[in-house]
Amino acid sequence: MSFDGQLPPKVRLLRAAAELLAASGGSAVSTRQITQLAGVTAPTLYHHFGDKEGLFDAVIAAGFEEFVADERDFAPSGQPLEDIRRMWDNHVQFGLDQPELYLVMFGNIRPESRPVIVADAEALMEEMLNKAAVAGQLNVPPKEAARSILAANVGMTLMLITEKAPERNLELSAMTRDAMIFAVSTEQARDSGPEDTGKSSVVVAAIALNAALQVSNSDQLSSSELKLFLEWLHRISTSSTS
Amino acid sequence: MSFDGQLPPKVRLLRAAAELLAASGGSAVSTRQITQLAGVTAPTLYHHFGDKEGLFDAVIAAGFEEFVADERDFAPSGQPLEDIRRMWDNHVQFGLDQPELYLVMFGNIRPESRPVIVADAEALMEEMLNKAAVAGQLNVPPKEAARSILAANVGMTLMLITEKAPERNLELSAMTRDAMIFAVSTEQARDSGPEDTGKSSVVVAAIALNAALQVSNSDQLSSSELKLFLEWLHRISTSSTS
DNA sequence: GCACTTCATATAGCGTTGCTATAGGTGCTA
DNA sequence: TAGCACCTATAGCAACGCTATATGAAGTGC
Repeated sequence: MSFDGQLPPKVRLLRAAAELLAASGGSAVSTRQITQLAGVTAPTLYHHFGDKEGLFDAVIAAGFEEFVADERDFAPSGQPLEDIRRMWDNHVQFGLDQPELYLVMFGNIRPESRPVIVADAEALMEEMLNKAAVAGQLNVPPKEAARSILAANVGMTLMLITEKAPERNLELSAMTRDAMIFAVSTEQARDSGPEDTGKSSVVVAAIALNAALQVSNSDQLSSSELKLFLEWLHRISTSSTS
Repeated sequence: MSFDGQLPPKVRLLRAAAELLAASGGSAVSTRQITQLAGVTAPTLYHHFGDKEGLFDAVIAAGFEEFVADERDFAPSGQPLEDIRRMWDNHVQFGLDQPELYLVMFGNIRPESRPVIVADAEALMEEMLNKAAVAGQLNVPPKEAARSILAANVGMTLMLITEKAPERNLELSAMTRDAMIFAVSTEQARDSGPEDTGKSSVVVAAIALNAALQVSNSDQLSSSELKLFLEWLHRISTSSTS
């Protein structure tokens, strides 16, 4: 079996890499395997992708498109926090459906260097959290909320991947998910009764204003003024009053 | 610089591996580098440790001893949940202090295979959560609580490692930590006022009894009876009433 | 004191890895 | 037809994890 024939070598390489990666079971995939399956010799790979990591990045980019498509698949429910909930579940499901690809995307950690893909996923979640912040439902700036939730989301997904498929307990994921969302949301967004979370209303209002400015692109202030203003706003948002 | 001289080759190999690992900055460390620094040839490594992974496992085991020592360093405060809080912070600090070692320990994920080290860390946390469960402070069986908290703990630590040191925001870790602990704890253990979490008192009592049996080793029941009894108890504990 | 076993280390090299210096073929534009 | 990019192949390098084999050292039984 190979991809010889009709398709251009670049596409054949991408497909071969994706296929071998999916079948690898987590072990390494060699460039020779890939080029052989693609019906191509080594220099072709390096001409198109620079190096092995470049090829994998390209595969990841395709995988991320799929990932984003999954995340955007559902129409916004009008309840941003409910959307975040589904986003979490989609994330976990993507990891369990394609563990090898997921591990290449989120499992290749190196100190002090964040893969582009992670930043993208974070931006995606932050974007959604911004809507919640505009609605005054967020206790924490969207950026910080996104980072925390995503960290827990990745951690939970990695843990579930290490478990044998029949033993995976998705209720743990649901519990962690709800705990994280609960933690970043204001009382008015919560199902249960009111409760003092230690955040003053000024902080919540500052967060909402900040988020609203991010989406509306107001031109009342000059760019330099706006920059400083946002900086102050962020300082207020992150001041803990507890 | 090398470890030639007095110490036995096995120790020299361990030290050389640990040192190179710490200085690697996350990139791969070759057996040739290790053996050269240890002043030893290749077969010596394979005689003592079987293969490269065996050597790394040995390094990890030493690292884990240090890790456990850190975790046990503080005397139990009598408030198990407070101890969990400190355990979380120790975990994060260990990861940030020794990122390369931490990544070898917790970052080498493979589908459907959990490293021994992770199971050990989980057992350590479960052991501490058992105390909370005995005190009726747990909303969830200790095993499940430990798994969730540890997953979030690892996820958060990995995320912090990818950030550049000056930008690391430990408040995110604290927030996530408290969110997870809050989620698994019963209302009576919480600082803020009472709140219905949807868990009936029978579930909480079952969890407490289960945990108490784990530590006390009661001999009122035969082992076969106990096994069945515990199974039922666990079934009650995990029945969600929300 | 001497053969014998056992453990520990060295010499040398196998097969595979990621990657590349160099050259040749192909198709388009002038 | 000439020239010029673009793309691909031949062949091979250095580094990798690992091992078949041999040699030395240390203990043991007679």
